[in-house]
Amino acid sequence: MTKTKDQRADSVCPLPLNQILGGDCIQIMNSLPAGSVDLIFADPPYNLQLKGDLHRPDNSRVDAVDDHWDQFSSFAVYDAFTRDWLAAARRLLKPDGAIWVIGSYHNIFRVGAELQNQGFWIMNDVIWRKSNPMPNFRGKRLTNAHETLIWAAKSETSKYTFNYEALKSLNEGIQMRSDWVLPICNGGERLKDAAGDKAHPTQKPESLLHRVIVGTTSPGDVVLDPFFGTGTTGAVAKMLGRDYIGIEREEAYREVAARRLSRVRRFDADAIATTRAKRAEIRIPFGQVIERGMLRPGEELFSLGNRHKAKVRADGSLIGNDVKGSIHQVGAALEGAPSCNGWTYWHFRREGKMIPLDILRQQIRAEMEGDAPRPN
Amino acid sequence: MTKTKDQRADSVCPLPLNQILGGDCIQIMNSLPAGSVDLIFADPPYNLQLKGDLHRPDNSRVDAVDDHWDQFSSFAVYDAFTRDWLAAARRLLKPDGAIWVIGSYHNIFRVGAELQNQGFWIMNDVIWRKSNPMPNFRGKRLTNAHETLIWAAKSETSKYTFNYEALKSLNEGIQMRSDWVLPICNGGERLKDAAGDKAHPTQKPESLLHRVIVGTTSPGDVVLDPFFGTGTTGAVAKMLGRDYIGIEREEAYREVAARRLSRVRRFDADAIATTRAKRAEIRIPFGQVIERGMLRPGEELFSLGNRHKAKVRADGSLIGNDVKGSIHQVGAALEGAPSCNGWTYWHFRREGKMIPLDILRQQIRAEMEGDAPRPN
DNA sequence: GTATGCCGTGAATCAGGAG
DNA sequence: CCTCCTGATTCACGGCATA
Repeated sequence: MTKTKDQRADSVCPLPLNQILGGDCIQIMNSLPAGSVDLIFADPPYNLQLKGDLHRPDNSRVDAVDDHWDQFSSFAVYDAFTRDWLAAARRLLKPDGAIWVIGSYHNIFRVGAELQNQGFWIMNDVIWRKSNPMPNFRGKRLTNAHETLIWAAKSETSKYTFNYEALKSLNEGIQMRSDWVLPICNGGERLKDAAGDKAHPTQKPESLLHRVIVGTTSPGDVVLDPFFGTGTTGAVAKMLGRDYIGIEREEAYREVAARRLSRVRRFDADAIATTRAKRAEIRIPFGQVIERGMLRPGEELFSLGNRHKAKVRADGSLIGNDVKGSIHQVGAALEGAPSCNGWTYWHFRREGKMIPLDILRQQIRAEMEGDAPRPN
Repeated sequence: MTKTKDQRADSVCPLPLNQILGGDCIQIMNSLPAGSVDLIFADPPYNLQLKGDLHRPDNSRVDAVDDHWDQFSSFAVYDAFTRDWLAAARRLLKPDGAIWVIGSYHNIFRVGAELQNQGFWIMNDVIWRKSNPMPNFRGKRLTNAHETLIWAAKSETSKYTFNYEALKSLNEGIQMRSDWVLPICNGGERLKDAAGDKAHPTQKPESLLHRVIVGTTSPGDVVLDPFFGTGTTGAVAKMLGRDYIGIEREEAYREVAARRLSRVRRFDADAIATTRAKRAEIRIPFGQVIERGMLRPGEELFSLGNRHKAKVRADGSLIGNDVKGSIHQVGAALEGAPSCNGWTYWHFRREGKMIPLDILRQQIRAEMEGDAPRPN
């Protein structure tokens, strides 16, 4: 499903939209037309430098990231690799394009410095605070409970895309901060291979990509991921009506990603459009319900008493009877009331039963109890 | 109050403990004896565009940054500055010493990369998540709601100090994570100048230093801060019974810090003492249990879960199911595990009840403490 | 069905002393 | 430097079996 609007006359060859390309990402990026991509999301090897085995206190062995693609012989080799793939990525970006890179303390400082050296302009560093990280089993360090993302425009003068209101709406009316609390990818979202083991050691959660793509792209944009893995970037891009290009060296990952993408459905246009939303007071943002996939964009909500309906949108706002806004605003408008607690007012349908949103909020609160109330 | 234990015979000059030194931190650090400091906490200038007072190695002043070439050249100057002060800091550290550096996305990637280049070994990067950050007024970026700290040992082989139990206790019994939620410094803690304005633009909260110093130093350690500012590092070090050395170029800040430190009182020893890790306790060989007659040769031991049995021998070894060896080796062999703590694994029977061996070890330890109490 | 509990597992630079 | 040996150490969540 290649889109004609992206096949510009000045392109050497058309962009291979919504495809997964096999091979070395530097070579492939250099073969694509310059200045043709809106956003790059990159999850490069972290260069973990693990030594021996690690066992949990119950003597079970930790299944570590020991794959060959994460092995580098020195910082110099890793730096050269970083320099090359970032230069290729920068060439591909449109002048107003931007890049996201995710990493840990093993590699992120080297990536960040090289981004600056090449003239990228850092907008924010963003902390993914994991609600359920793996503990430090030996008690020798702090629990490594976060990863770092860098969001950078192609240059200081780029007119980068930033959907301030959409992110604010996802955060229920409060400005989105630079620290994002999201669970790691497990459960049904975690892809398995034929043997039932994890298909990829470092699959990222869709909620993370949801926030990145909603916040820094527009519908129809081209999003490229040079380290595609199991295709989370492509899956979320497709759901949100963006075009993707995936590059992945390992055939096994490409196959998993292709199967995954064939099952992904685009949300409808109403759900994808982002809007303005105003301030709300409640602590748990309704947007998290969307990002975590507890409700899908486009799903219908029903009012208390079943007199009204509304549709969920990708940025965590509702649209119902020509009224747009937060779950509280739309509820209040439809009831002609000065205010409304959307959490108890709105219900969703599961197996024929109507369930109030507040159930979902309670679930999120239970998950987050490890974070917020503690004097951490 | 200079402590004699730190005045080693091989020192060129004694350490100026609990003083604030005026001048350039690189020169001053290079004048102090090498290998004499336990911990360095550094809050370097974040970004040369804002400071404008950075100089090239030849002492020429760096002009304002407005194009890509100057931007790159200013990064080079900042990198040279970082290289120099980190090298001076590294020379000062004891072999088992460590460093903390705090920064933002403007500078932290360059600092982190240089730390790795110089052979420091990163233990964790830590996110200070501000519970009350300044909003992004223009709505052009995410609210910059965090700062990044890097905790690194002097080298990969350093036996760094990490008070795991103390931090776990601070966190209500759950191991401390790498993301710390702490409010910014304001209210009564925020120091004011004579005009009533804030005395320093980036005063750090004492809560942050409290966690750093409790977690990665011992009482009596020497903590050096080469960018002392208003002396938060010194104030918390003094409260917690550590010695400090402050270096600060600006006289106005030195005066504020000196006044502040004169008012700080040390907590009493009981308050400063923290939970000791089990591995810091003296080692008791299992043979002592036999020698003291607490168990008799030939007595039977039972595994956790009662699935296995073994018999005690006169030399303090066990024999069970044709396996001979220490309490740990036999336990590991019977469980098919890579390792096993025999003290908690094996139980003996008294009056029908199963009692773990560890009870006997605790008795021996209690008796020995009357003889040779260990300093905490 | 519901409540309870056990088991598995996640990007991890995860030991230290004696001989 | 090496080897050997002791023995300390985990949080959140999903899935499944049991009661």
